[in-house]
Amino acid sequence: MNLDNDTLIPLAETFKLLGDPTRLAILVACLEEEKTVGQIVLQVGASQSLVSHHLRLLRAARLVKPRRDGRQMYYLAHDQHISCTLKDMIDHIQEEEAL
Amino acid sequence: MNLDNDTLIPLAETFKLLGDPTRLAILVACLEEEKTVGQIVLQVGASQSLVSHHLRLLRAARLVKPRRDGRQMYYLAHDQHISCTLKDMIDHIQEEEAL
DNA sequence: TCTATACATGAACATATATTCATATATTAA
DNA sequence: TTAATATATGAATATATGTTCATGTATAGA
Repeated sequence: MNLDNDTLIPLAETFKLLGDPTRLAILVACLEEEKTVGQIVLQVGASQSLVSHHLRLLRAARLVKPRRDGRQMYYLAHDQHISCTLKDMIDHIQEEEAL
Repeated sequence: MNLDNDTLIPLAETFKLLGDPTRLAILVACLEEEKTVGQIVLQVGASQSLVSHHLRLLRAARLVKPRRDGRQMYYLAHDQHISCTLKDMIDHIQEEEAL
């Protein structure tokens, strides 16, 4: 695998977004089903403000897709590569833990 | 997918390591074949000191495996989940770019 | 032993980042 | 319109992080 900077830099930026535990938890929360901000706040246990800030970054990177319904905003993880990426990395971690 | 903190936190830490472009380039450099620190320095275009600092972090997370041969240290990316993770994420980025 | 080469490490620093607090905006109900 | 609810945003801040510079350690050769 040989990556030029036009691939490497956005790749690193995307990984960086997954590199914060709160933000990663938010992404995982809306991985399989659409969740409102309020639901995410409850599930993740972070403040509403913090969740919104993180959602903004995830939205900007198109890692989640927003949908408005009345006063509520629903968020869903954007495509299936994300869950594949997570699964691969979880496999890696579990292999390391087994040692 | 439902992750407890014992999985989520190491997962985020690992992603964080891939989240710096220099460090990611270092990992990619030794993804398919063992490379000496000097070779990585040349390929990545960062200082020797910086490369060693990053390699230390990658080693601590067992993302690379070191081997000494005389004065040289060879590094190799540790297992195949890493390249799968990279490929998945590259696919994600390329889909986004296509929009 | 002395020198040179390859790599590692500690301190220092500038910048980036996560979080909080206060406040703003949008939508619904009264 | 007014009040209430759901979410977003800007400023401020404490901490984390990437990078450099100087120096240390390990190995090989003379």
